[in-house]
Amino acid sequence: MSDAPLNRYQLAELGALLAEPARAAMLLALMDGRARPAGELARAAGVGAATASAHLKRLLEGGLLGVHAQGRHRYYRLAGDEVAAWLEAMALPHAPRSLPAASADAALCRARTCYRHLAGALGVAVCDAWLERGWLRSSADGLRFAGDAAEALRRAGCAPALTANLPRLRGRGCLDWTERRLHVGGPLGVALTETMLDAGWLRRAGSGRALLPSADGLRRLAGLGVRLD
Amino acid sequence: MSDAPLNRYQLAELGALLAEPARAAMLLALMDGRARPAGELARAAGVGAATASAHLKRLLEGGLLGVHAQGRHRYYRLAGDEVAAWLEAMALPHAPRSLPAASADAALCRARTCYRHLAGALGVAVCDAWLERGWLRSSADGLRFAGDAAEALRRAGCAPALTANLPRLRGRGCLDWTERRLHVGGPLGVALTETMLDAGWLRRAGSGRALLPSADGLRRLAGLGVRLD
DNA sequence: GGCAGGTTTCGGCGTACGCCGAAGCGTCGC
DNA sequence: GCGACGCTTCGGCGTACGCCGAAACCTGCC
Repeated sequence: MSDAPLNRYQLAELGALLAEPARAAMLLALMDGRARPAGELARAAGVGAATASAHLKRLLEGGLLGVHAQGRHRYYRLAGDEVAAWLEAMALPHAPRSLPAASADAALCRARTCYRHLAGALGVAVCDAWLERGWLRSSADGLRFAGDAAEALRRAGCAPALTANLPRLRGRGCLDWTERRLHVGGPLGVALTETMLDAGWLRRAGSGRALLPSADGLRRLAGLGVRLD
Repeated sequence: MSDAPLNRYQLAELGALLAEPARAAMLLALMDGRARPAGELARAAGVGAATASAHLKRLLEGGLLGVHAQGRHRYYRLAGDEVAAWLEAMALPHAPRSLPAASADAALCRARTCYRHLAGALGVAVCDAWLERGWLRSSADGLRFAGDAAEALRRAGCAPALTANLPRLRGRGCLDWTERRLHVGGPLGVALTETMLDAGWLRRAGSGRALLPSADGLRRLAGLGVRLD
């Protein structure tokens, strides 16, 4: 039997990093893509500074977090959007039991950030519509903006400085846990989301991950082929 | 802060189920979709019968496994292909560190079973090509066979009894850990894979998950638009 | 009925590790 | 320089749980 791609020890180690509620809480707190100092994560996890420090060390050594020191703070963040995508995927075996996230926040299902890009029903709708329209093309190295997609966004009111950059960025399909379908992640997904936030089509709802589409934003998106039922 | 879809305790519990090498080994041993008796899983995990029984009980209560008794054996299997898809996705945060599975078995990267459907480069190629050709359509309830796809398979030599059924089955996008893109899972994926096995385009390589495409199979698939570089 | 084999339950041992308080180290600001 | 503050390291305690052998349970077979 050829040793599996992910062997029992690697799988167990990865599981062990999640197996402690305090560590899980820290990872969830970092899901929005921002970096946070150790003390804030300790509070989020509900443990003392010493305990938090030990947990952060383990997560760091496990490759799930990155850190950078600034003054007397040490800011921790997720090691990459792969980690965020993977945490989202963790909900997969869970969802079937409580069906399409019956208990989950409705706004969160509709639109939210996944790491730093747009996810939820709206994220999937954008990805579907633009793939169909040829504005997104999937190739060996990921998703790319194509055709006059960037130009169409500019005409719809997005900042030229932001749209001009889109065709150069690479996107990655990211599995959406509420929709179970792909949305656009990677640098392209992040830039696209920032463009929409900048144009006022979306705004952040407080400190959480939910995003609220504006009436104008929905109209503009509908004009670009994106239907949100 | 609206409580996240997957809270810290659920995440930790899921992690804890993987956190033990013995349990991880059992899950990996069941990844091919077959059901296995407790004793065999105990051997696969390298622990005694008593220990294995305790682990299986935990996995069962955690909803990751199902069981059915037959005579004096109790056969355990993964609770569903969601669980298999999720286990595959576990490799995601791991892959970036050792890049596209440098150490993994080449045959396994090329074609393998994911639960019971086709995955690996070939699985992704099939999904890509047939989406592009309109033979697969993605809709709100998943992936469906469309156009004359079933008919084309029949003409290429697949058993009519099998191809006739395909348009009625529902598929699900399943994230491929080596390719990081979608392949076809769900009932449609399973049936499609069985059709190809039946036609001799693929055969199972021993007891593992690797699948070996035959020369004829590759030719036939190329004729159907599927290119495997 | 009696025995054999597969599986689970029980009891007990040992380790791993989560938790905290106290102490050490670095940075900031007076 | 000195205290305040943020963070990490160290030491020690307690629990959780993985492991096994022995015993109980169940099924199938003679």
